[in-house]
Amino acid sequence: MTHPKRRGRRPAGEDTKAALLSAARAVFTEQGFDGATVRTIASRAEVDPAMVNHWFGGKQGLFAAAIQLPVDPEQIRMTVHNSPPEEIAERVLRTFISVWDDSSGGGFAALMRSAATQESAAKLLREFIATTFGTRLRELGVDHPDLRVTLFGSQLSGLGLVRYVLRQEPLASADVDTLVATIGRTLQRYLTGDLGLGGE
Amino acid sequence: MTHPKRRGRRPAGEDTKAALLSAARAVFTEQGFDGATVRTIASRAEVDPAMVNHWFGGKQGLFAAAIQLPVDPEQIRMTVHNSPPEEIAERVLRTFISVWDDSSGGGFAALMRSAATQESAAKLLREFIATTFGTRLRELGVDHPDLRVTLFGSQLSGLGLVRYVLRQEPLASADVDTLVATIGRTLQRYLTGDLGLGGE
DNA sequence: GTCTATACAACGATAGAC
DNA sequence: GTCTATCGTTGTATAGAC
Repeated sequence: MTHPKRRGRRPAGEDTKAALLSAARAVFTEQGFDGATVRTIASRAEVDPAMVNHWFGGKQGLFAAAIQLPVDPEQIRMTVHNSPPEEIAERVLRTFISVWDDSSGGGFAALMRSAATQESAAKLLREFIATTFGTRLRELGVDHPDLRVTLFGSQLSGLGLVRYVLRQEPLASADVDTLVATIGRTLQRYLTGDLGLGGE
Repeated sequence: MTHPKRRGRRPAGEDTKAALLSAARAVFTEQGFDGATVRTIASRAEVDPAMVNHWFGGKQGLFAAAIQLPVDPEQIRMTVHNSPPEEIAERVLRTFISVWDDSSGGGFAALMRSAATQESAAKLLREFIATTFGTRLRELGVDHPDLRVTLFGSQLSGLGLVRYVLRQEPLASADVDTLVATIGRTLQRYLTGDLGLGGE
């Protein structure tokens, strides 16, 4: 018995890379950036820990390659694009909540844990929000589109924060309709409503 | 001059504890929980690293003892208590923004970095929001006071997140009046306005 | 009780052998 | 391309000096 894990040596690099990426996504999601260890990821991928450095330049690089949004970007983009202006907020909110609730907020909490520390995660989040919603708002021709996008992002991420990270009741267990009535209305105002800025 | 660094041994335990607490606050604020090291904190306090274990039971315990809100709780409590109901949101928002902006958001970002990972930080934040605003709302006799509090918290923390952690423009550089007009109005609705829940 | 000194296992990372 | 050996650093535990 030479090796209970692997016999000789591994054939190709693509397998190793893919296995590491997949394991990294799982472990980073469960433990966050600092909580995850290179050794854990490598062992789950059945690969030598040194491969992380070899293929991704280190833990940081592996994280940047593995990090992904806690929603399907294309699904959101389609929802945003195909909804009549006055329904965008409600539809997007329902989509986010159903996805986040399904994973017990694990995906969102993981991204949040990392966004606070890792610039790569913060950048991903910034750019997703800016492009997805910014494009649609410019199409609609509303005033202050960029400000609206960030206001929208602030309320949406704040909801995720209180509901999935802080887990503060009763918002943590509120049903979707309650959230749509309260927060959905806010989001819709940020997108297409009167901001109260006087000008324009 | 008896001790520029430290000659023989330290006089009392209270000095050591206080020095560690003070150094811990600084280092945790700058680096977050995971970024800070026990050795760095101890060296800044001019104390042996083992004292962290002796006095606080470990890094975790030191953090729990050192963590504090990124605002003066008493100042907020007074603002909340002395404002007429329809002005609470604006006044509180102005207070938070001025304090956070003064420290370049360092205090908020630090708490956020830790709140995502450390249960003790999350708890601190939860309880501060719940007691400070919950008490006042019950006084005012509005419906769904607890839900209102968490809605309020979600928008306020979301603002902090986008403005100080993600640093997304134009919200990151928006002036106070813009924030009051846009987000202040949301906060006020969450506190005393119509939530749109139908009942009552 | 208060503190110093030292030891330890686990971490991220690297150099170089195969 | 892959892996072993090893480095410096981390959090923590322990022994013992005063």
